[in-house]
Amino acid sequence: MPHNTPIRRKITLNDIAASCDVSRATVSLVLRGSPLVNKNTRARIEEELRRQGYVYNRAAANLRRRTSSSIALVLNDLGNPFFAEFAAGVDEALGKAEFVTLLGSTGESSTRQQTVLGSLAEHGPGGIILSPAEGSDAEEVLSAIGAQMPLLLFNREPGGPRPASSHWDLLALDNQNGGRLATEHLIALGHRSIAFFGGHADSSSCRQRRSGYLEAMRAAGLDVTPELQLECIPTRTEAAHRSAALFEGDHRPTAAVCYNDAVALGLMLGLRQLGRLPGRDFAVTGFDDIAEASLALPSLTTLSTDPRARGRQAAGMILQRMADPFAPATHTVAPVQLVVRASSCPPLSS
Amino acid sequence: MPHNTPIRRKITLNDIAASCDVSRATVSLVLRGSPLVNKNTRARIEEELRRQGYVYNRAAANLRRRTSSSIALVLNDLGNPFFAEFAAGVDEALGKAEFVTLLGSTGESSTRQQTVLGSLAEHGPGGIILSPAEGSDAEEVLSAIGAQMPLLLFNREPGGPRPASSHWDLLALDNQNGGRLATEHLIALGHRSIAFFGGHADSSSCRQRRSGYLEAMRAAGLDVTPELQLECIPTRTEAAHRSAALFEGDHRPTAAVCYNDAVALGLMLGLRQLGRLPGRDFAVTGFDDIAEASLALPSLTTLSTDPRARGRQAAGMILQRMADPFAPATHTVAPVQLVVRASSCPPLSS
DNA sequence: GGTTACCTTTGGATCGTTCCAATTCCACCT
DNA sequence: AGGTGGAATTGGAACGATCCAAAGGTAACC
Repeated sequence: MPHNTPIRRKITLNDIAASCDVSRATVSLVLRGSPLVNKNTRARIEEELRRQGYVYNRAAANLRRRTSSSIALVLNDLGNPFFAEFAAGVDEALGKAEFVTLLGSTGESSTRQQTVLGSLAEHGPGGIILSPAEGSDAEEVLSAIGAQMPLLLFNREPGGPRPASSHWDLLALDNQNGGRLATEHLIALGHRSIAFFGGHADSSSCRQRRSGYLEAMRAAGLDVTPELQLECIPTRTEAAHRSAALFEGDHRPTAAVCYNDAVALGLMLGLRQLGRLPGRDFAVTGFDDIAEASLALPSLTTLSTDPRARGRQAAGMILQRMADPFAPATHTVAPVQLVVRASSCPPLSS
Repeated sequence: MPHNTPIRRKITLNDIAASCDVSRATVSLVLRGSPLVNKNTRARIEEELRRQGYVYNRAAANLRRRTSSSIALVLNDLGNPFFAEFAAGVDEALGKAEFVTLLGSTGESSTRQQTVLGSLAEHGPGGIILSPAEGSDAEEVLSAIGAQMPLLLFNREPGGPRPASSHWDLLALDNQNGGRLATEHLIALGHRSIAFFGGHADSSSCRQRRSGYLEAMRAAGLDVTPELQLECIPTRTEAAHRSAALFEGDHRPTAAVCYNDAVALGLMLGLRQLGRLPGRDFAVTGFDDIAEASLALPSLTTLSTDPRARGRQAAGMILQRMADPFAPATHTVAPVQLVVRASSCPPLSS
């Protein structure tokens, strides 16, 4: 062999036991801090563990104990800062509970999601936190991981017929309330013609946000023609391009509730190109409170979902489920908070 | 118990073997696609595997084979989009190679880093990709994971004395070349008085970028007084505040190479407040090519580091190292690419 | 019929840990 | 001397897979 570094086999309990003239079992007890072992023996063994640089093999322990010390986290889009923050929150809370995060990213592909779920399941996580890819099917998901696996869905539910036998927990955002809060805020400022801008009608989160918007508008006795509701792909550039369409009907909105921050920022860009100054000539609200929202000019009024806290919450929920696999399924809706900034101005005329 | 779902034990090789009247070994061969098993037997067993919903236990297999199918990824800041993209790239490439990602986030705390590394090491990853927390010490890192563990450092090296025995691989960005490219670009446009703006002198990436700037300036025979080099905390708001300082000396720069995109965007904001139009009256370049860079007005000339590609590259490197633990250590510098956009204009006078 | 060869299949040991029942040791009591 | 009890330790069988040497079955050949 072309090297002089000795290949050191991994140190195991047996090695330590042999060096200390005790049995494996005793060393194992020391590792787990059992009160049964004699003080002197413990000290002797602990010293030896340190000396030899022993690393605990949790996989072997888990095999024997039929336990798990990991939880899988499968996200539809890690590149999205919202989910990245969520992941950070999950990992933070799981780490505190002595669990390790198995990461999987699906890139919104439901076939890739199947592969990833299958591969992660083989590593025997204690549970799975899944933010389903668009167009993924409930039956498929369950068949990939087995019906016994504790499962927490985040953000959206998979499509397809809901399997009768299954139960999963759900952590969703209070999209409807968010849409309502933003709309009520604009109404309180004096706006009367308010648009709902951006998002896909077939996305459940968009439907929910819009439904909150409609609720608030109706409650205030305001008009909501279809012309005031414009769909667009939720990216900044698309939103910028579609901005002009807002002013084509004869409703001349003075404000818009946007599907999310990306759309809102795009709209602000588009407004400038149309010669309007967001935050002065036209009020805009977003959804998500991404880092950019507070830094944009004008700063963006939006709904904060605190993704990191949601991550911690999700971790808590899956641990709960693992502790009691037969408790009734939970369906938690996380509150969202209106953050008022500069982009939501009163209408010019008033 | 308050439920009627039967508690199903997990299905193992033994269960399948018993149902099919064959031995464990045969079923194992089927699972691994061995050509040794008879076609009919294989079909029978595969049917049974499906019927019972068998899930492979990779941990048990890894224990027996003394292999690993996971790699740990420890990041100093998952919330940062740059690292989130990097993580997505790592996971993508590892997934293709049939590995699973063990995630750990340290939040820039070196003590938390120690805990996380220790905990991950117990799960027996085949290697570790680490973007060290600020102020972390090389000795400590190695003692947490053992000197045998394949280790790839990303983005920066830990401080402290470099342990003699150790070897790790390194994947860094070509900061110096990036600084040089941006500066040369501005020089080619006709600028003569160019500032270097933003960043901390004690950050290695800042030093490297600035050193590229100095190199290009000297090569062109241009003056680089200390007044042209302004430090500031690399956030947008700080950069905006410090903008005025650029014009206090008597060098009257017509362009600035910024430490990163955040600084560059802040500077553009500051310039406007000073009555200068970035991209017309003053040229600006950034570093990182974050999503906003192309959407800003004017769009930002910057250096693209393609974090997702870096992630794939890191995954490739650690797999390489695992395949040949005794190959000499690699020290790879990833290229950065100049993306010319609207913010880098020629000087007004020319 | 016996030898050879090949294709399949198999039992048992093994990976590094934990569990459990059993054992050893020793002091103390009657 | 024998019995009791508690503290400390231990051997061996698990956990669910893989490896390996060996064995069973069948067909072909001399």
